[in-house]
Amino acid sequence: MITARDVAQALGVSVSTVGRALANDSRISSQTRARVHEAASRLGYIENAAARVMGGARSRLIGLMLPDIRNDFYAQIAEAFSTICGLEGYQLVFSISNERDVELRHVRELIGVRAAGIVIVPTSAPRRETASLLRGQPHVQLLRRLPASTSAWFGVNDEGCVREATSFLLSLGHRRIAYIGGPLALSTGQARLAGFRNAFSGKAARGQAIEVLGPPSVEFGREAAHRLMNRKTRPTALMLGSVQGTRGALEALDELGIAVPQDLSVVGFGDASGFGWWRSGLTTLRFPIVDLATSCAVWFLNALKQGGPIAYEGQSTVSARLVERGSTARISA
Amino acid sequence: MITARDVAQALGVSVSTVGRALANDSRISSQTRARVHEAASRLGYIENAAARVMGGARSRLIGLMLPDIRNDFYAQIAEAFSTICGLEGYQLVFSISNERDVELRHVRELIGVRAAGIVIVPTSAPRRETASLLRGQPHVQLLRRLPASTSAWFGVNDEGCVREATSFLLSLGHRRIAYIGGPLALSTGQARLAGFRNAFSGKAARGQAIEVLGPPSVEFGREAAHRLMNRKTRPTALMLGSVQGTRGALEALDELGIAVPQDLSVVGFGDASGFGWWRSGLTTLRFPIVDLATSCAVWFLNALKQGGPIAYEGQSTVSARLVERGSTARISA
DNA sequence: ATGAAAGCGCTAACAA
DNA sequence: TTGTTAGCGCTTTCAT
Repeated sequence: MITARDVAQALGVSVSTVGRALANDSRISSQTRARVHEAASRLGYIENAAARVMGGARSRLIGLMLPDIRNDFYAQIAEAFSTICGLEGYQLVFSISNERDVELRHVRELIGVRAAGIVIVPTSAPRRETASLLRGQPHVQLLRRLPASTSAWFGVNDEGCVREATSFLLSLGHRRIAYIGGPLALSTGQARLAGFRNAFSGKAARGQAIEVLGPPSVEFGREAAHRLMNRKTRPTALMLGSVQGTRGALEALDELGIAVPQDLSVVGFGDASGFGWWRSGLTTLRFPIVDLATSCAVWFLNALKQGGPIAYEGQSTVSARLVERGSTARISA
Repeated sequence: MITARDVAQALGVSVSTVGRALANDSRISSQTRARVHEAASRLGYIENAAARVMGGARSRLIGLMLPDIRNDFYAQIAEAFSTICGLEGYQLVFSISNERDVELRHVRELIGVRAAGIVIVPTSAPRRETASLLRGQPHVQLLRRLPASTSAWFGVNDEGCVREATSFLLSLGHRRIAYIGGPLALSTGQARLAGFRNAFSGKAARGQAIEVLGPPSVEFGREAAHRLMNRKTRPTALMLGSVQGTRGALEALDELGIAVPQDLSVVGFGDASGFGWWRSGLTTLRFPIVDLATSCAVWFLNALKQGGPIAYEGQSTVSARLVERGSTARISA
């Protein structure tokens, strides 16, 4: 492995000159700087990140903690961060943390590699230590937000989006509307449920709201939909409150052979690829996740470069667009 | 930040005792070891990975270089590696390298952080330097394989799978079959095309093979399908040779309003979520990607732990299963 | 504009 | 069984 010392010796200069030249320090003459760069690339010098950190420099690692990478929501986030981090010379340390002990371990490991910052979609109930460790690190929360946390957060307007989508169903004449959403332990679960409820209370339109909450998983969505459609009085419309839950619910509706939208109108959550192919197309909430993640990444890396403590008031939300397709219709008399 | 020295001082022992105790070195008495562990966790000690590496230990970072994370193929791989690496105490440094210069930069950066190993799905034509750098690193190739490379490789039986799927179409009576696949610059593109061709040469069944090759992207798949269906004599069946190309082709068929399987039988590549929802369901090749990635990860981490140079003969393939759904039918007279 | 030298926190060789 | 010590390759004062 070629070190800065090798480059220095090859040029008959000191290591500090090499270090400074490579960092484009203004104190080095442009002549020397050029010679150093040339020699470094000729010799195949690759900077040792560990030594850099040991020397006191900030690491160029950014921790990215997501609950699931096969969920298109999170895949989009990973892609956006990868792009921006690559542009800015940062590397992503990626982990899937869907369980609080795993989450804690990963936060510890990120601190261990002296990550410059951590981007996290928290689990539903992180360990106390996780929160306290995080407090000592530059970090930003994505989508979900810890209740007690005052740190920066980028997410979607969960309440407003679900409220609008539910209002849309109400405006189609539906009164018995079911909602399958995430647990209250998740900030998103809470906000989305609130949106669902607020849609009812807002209008003159009275209606019967049926709520089923549980983990945002395919399996739970499937079970919940089965349960709902086995009630003596079925709902006439179904509002979904999670991407994976939507997948599961669609599976269930297929299994049960429910006619959509004749017997049930359905509004999905998120516009994962394939949702448009379901039956005559799934009406759904489409979120500009890439935009969200990109602005989060740009903001965060910029805050990191400022060096100081990151502004903890940072907070930003985006809203969804309701994509109307064949799974919703005016209620049949 | 609490260091090993702090722990040592708190206990009145030396740093090396702490280091050894934490590494569960057999030379340390179990008494001391317990005390050290207790003190470390009490003080909130977190090992400094940079210092560890500087001291000569191997890093616990594994580079994972994928061309795309929104493609379910790669998302499955990322998930599998994340799981296994987490279990083994490794951290994943993730990057999206779909362009050879980006790829080279990422390999350099991985060497910079002294990654213990690199898992890579190479671009179609990596820079010479990329290959030469890789040669000096423990690494394994996934899915795609560099022509000149003799390193370990885990992939799918591309030739066989496409051959079988094509044979299936032939057995349904189709004779004019089109294939949309990846470029020859990709080892996978080459193997899959070979499979397509071999299906024809194998049987008595003569047929007209129409081949369209290009980047494995949604856009190309879409264009290629449009082009194919605008020919004066349309094919009666379509075989896809990439996941993203499949997506694009399905879009095109929707845009053109082609009746499937009445006017065209279609076999997709990969069983991405949603493929089953397309029309009456897409007949497709389903690959056990999670199995592939998991065995690759287990093998690789194990090879790394052996310490020595990894066995460069390692090579392993899995085969797809043809999932028959509504998009394929016996040719109509 | 450049050099010399002191760490950073750990590992490992060598002592005891 | 434990302690001492010499690096690892950088960054960063402090000299020059």
